[in-house]
Amino acid sequence: MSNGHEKKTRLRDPERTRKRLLQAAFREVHRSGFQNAGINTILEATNVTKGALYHHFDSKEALGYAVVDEIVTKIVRDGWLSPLLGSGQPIDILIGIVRRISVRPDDIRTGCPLLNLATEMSPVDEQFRKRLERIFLAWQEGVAALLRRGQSEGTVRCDLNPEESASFLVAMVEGYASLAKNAQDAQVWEVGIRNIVGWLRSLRAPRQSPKGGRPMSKKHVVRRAR
Amino acid sequence: MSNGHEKKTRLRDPERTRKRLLQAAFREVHRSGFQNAGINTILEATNVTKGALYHHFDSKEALGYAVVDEIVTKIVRDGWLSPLLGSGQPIDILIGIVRRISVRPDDIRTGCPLLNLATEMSPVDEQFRKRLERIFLAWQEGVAALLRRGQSEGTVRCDLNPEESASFLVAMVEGYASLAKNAQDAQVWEVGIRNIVGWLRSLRAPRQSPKGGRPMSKKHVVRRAR
DNA sequence: CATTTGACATACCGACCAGTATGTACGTTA
DNA sequence: TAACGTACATACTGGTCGGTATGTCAAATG
Repeated sequence: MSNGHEKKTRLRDPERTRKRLLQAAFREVHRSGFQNAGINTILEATNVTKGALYHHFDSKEALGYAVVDEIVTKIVRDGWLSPLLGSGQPIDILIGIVRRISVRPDDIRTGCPLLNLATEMSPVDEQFRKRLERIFLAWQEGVAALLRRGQSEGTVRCDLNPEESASFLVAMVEGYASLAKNAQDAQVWEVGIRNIVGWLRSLRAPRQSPKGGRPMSKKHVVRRAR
Repeated sequence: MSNGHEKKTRLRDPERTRKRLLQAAFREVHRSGFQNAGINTILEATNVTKGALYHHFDSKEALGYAVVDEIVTKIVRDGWLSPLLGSGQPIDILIGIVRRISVRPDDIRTGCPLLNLATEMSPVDEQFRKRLERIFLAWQEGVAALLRRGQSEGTVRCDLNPEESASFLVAMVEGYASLAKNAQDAQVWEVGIRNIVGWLRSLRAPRQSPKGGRPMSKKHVVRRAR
């Protein structure tokens, strides 16, 4: 009579309730920051009661940690880590990813959730900090791995340090996102994208001219070592 | 009998009281963010009473605005705008400024006050946003003006857009500051500095070799226009 | 000297907030 | 069907918050 997943999922669907709470919590935290996020706001947005929320999460902190672990992590995975694994020339992949970052006014307005949380919580709550750091490191490592692949394939300059170039990229993306958020202006972001893309192009290995090209030695490329 | 500025400044020195409130408010806001900053914390830090505070400032917001206008503005002026006006080669000046940015653990930990406030308040309070934007724009314009000077003197590549290069620099500085703050690690910041300095060096005009140097055309330099 | 005004001090208020105590109803299991 | 644990719902608490009403006292002003 009752197959596993009926639409009787109206009442008593704990997994669904939990996910809805997480989503609403993410939105509220993204809007107001974690410390300023209101439990009641989340409850009103979901039509869930306080008892239900505290049944699923031990505390506001636990809810916040779950938002980082499950929602923010997924956003970075979908937006960066997964695309990084695609086939094609590494630099082209990176340019494609950067260009595909949302320019919707509301996303410009509220900014990068990872950066927002890190800015607010890293100095204050070590558990938050560690979780966010793991995401940042995974992001950088993913980019670095792709650059290394490009180096071994000969499409990326071999005189650069993949890890440092990766963090350079992350810093630029977050820096421009901050400027655009403050200006509340998508154009600021678009200018940033153009400059980031220009920098990414400079990472390409110089064309192997048949007669033996010169090394083009002096340009800025985040070199290896000190 | 009473020269203007005696040391009787113990009781009833409204200007001093005001400045002390502003300083304490800045510290508290820097630590906790504006919305989470506690009025009582500021009062305890200054041994000033609530009545005194609300005599000098109409509201918490007014206090916050004053902090931005008087303290944060001064920090950027002292750290960037004034040094930008010095004599010497523009790129050397910029490198000197960037290198002189604090690496004290506590400053890494709490991050850039301008960026913190912008991240927290820009989407939420237009008055805050505008004040912070003015500071960002003054910062960028100061750098751009210096780059233009360098171009006219021939020490800075003339094929770059000064405004875009300036915002590129600001974005990188703030981006790395964010990464270092999340990592709570001054080394992250120092690596960032090295890379920023490397990029700054790439903005120098190529040496005018006596026989007519080649233009070194392909490196990334935030070019003019689109 | 009398009065007023600026610079505080104290006590208090209502709103809001995270968290909890307690109750209830569904659904599975024995 | 009886019992029990999960999944909620409601009402409440203690504490903190920004803000205010009111009072005091010193110094300038007439």
